[in-house]
Amino acid sequence: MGSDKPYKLDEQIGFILRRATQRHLALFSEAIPVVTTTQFAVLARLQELGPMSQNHLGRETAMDAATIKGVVGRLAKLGFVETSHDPNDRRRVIVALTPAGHQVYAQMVDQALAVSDQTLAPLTEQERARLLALLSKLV
Amino acid sequence: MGSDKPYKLDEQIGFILRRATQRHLALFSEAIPVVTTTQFAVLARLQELGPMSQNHLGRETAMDAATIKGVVGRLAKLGFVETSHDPNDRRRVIVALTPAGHQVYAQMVDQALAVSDQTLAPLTEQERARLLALLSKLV
DNA sequence: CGGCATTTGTTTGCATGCAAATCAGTTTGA
DNA sequence: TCAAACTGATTTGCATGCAAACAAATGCCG
Repeated sequence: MGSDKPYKLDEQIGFILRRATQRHLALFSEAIPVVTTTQFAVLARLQELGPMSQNHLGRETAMDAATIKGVVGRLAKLGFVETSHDPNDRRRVIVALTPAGHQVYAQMVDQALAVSDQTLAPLTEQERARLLALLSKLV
Repeated sequence: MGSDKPYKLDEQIGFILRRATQRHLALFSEAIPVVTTTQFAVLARLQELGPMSQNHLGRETAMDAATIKGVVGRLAKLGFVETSHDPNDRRRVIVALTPAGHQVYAQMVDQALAVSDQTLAPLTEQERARLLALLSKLV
């Protein structure tokens, strides 16, 4: 028959994750209006790892092929990345930061760190480390 | 100049939250294909609190007015909720579960709890409680 | 070598999710 | 009371995010 535990929405991990994400996104877009969190993730990965194929970039930033295409397209329209064809593999689209992309990343990275800090502001230093460790285990 | 801390995408709370959410959504949609997590949240709140206005329902489920309208519309098309006008306030749209909505909620609630469990599967009982407590503080 | 599986990328369709503008109805306060 | 402020709802526009179907190019294996 019925379950022994009641279902309390406010205690479900999915609901809490969604609300925490909402809060983080709001803080980010307020601090860094020029790009979104996902767009910034792309800039960060390209900065870190250098140019790579579009699908590879998607895997590095946890976006599927359809999603990364849209993100790259919008970043290209903003002038922050540019795409070229891989001469060794005609399927591949190579995505690279433009000088403007490098610059905006460099200008924004401190603010991005500040947003991460703001998001975790209700927690002590120890709690932050614990939360990140626990959350990381879920993936 | 520059920041003292390097920016590591994999350690940013926003990126980790996004990936954890992705994992949870994948588990949910596999276990419960008929409705999405947000749609299920709406069913749960209506079950818990009874009929209420559309915007109120949005606040109860952490969705803004534009989003809750779409979710309610899709649930109505599925036959799980129905809307009516509040005779005391002609602006309001009252949203209520249909018998089919009650039924699908009752049938799925155990599975929804199982999905929450699956999402937290990598953690011990103590770690789960800690994670939920820490995450809840962020909101 | 040649066919088949794999990989890369694109497109379509659907479902959130938020900002901003707008309209209708209700409440409040001078 | 009546205008202003507020609330509820809708619409538009933009940005993820995923599934599925497809085409093109590459890799592998018999």
